[in-house]
Amino acid sequence: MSSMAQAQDQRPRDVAGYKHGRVPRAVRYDQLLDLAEGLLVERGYAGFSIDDLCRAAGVSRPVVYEHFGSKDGIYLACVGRIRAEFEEAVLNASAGSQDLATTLERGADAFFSILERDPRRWSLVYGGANALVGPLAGQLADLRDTTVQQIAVASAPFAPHAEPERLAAWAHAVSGAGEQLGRWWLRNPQIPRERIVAYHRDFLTAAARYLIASTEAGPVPDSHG
Amino acid sequence: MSSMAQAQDQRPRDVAGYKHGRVPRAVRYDQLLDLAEGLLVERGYAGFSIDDLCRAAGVSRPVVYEHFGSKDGIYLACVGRIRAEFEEAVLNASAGSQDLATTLERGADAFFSILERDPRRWSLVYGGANALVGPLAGQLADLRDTTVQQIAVASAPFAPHAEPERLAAWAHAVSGAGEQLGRWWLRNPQIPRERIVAYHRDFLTAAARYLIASTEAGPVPDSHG
DNA sequence: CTTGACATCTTACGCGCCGTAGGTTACGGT
DNA sequence: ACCGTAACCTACGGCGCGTAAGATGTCAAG
Repeated sequence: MSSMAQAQDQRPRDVAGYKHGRVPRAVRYDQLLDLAEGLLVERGYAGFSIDDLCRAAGVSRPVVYEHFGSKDGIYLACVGRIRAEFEEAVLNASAGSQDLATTLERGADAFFSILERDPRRWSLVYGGANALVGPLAGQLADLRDTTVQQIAVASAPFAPHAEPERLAAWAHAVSGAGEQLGRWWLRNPQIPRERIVAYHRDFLTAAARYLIASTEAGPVPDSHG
Repeated sequence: MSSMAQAQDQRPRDVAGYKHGRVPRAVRYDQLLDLAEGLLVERGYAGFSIDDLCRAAGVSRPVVYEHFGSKDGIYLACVGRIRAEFEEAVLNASAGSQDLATTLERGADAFFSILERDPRRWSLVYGGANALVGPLAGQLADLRDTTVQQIAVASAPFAPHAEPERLAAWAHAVSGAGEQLGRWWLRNPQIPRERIVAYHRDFLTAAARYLIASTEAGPVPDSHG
């Protein structure tokens, strides 16, 4: 939870229930994470400064570094938490479905509902590959791969004969299509959610039919005979 | 062209054919763009500094600002040029195809060939949504939309009855799937290109069948009856 | 050749922000 | 009352962005 970090109060303030600025480690961590998320969502990675976070929390710089190590550390923590909550919601929605199409449709519906409810928050995860190089890039990619892996796991029971690699490719394509559709929707919010979901569902339904059919029919069809 | 900017020479150097540091505007622009691309590809947006660029070009800071206005300006110029070259290659490869499946397959083959030939260069475009907010985010999204638009235009003749919005959704999904597949491949280069292309082709072929069928059959199928 | 306008480039600065070294203050057990 | 430790702070070095103000080469006209 804790999705509604506002972070607009610039004056230092005490955390609920603690007299002076002094607060237990875990509590401070949560407070900082909430505030950081709010600032990041509002201003983006580049516009986010640790000094702002400190001012919002009423705390000095070393405190933040003691908890997160670096600016990238804060960013990763925020993205990781958001992604985890998102994955949980989507998986819960699609769990227990009887076929692949239903699994995908329920997952997609949950996905776009989240997007609609809290667009900017999710766009923080979306923006994703912030650093093209360096440690951050790899860690963000790891987070993304975790999500994709969940899609593969959820789909696997319905395509029991698919080789792992093909299944992975499938999951990546599904996730990529969904993300891009989501990005497009964020820039064109006048489109009602039902239509977006329908486009997505139709697209995936066709693709799903392919996944199952091709793996029943035989091994990898390859491109040069 | 001009994809091989090395930018490893740290000492100031004269541009070919000009005695002193003094060089015509257009020439300087090209030199800076080439060097900047090399540095960006090598170090990523965050690790790229204008001072480094100046050192590499043997020029002082205001020169760069006179040409590009800001660090984001340089970044946008590089990404824009790469994307334009990429689009041209893909469109050329797929032009003149007789059906949608062939169009997509040829385009995809060109896409992944480029990816294979110059992974890091393309990953600069890929990384894309660097800023989640602010002007840069919008301009990068515009560049991306241009690419997607080209997919839509190339696909349109083969689905003449598709409403524009459905076609747009289709194009975004196609592009998203391709990008994500590409990202996955970059992290798993041991997979041979033929297999990636085959996965992608199969995925899109199924989806293409859907696009055509659904638009021949009638209007938007929607999700709640 | 001189003069003046223009294009190209430079030195030098202010500012914001990251990350850290070293010191200070509350808390909790004995 | 006393000491260890957990939580916190002041103060700094350094880098990198963007700009103001000035210097220097180029070229055309008188």
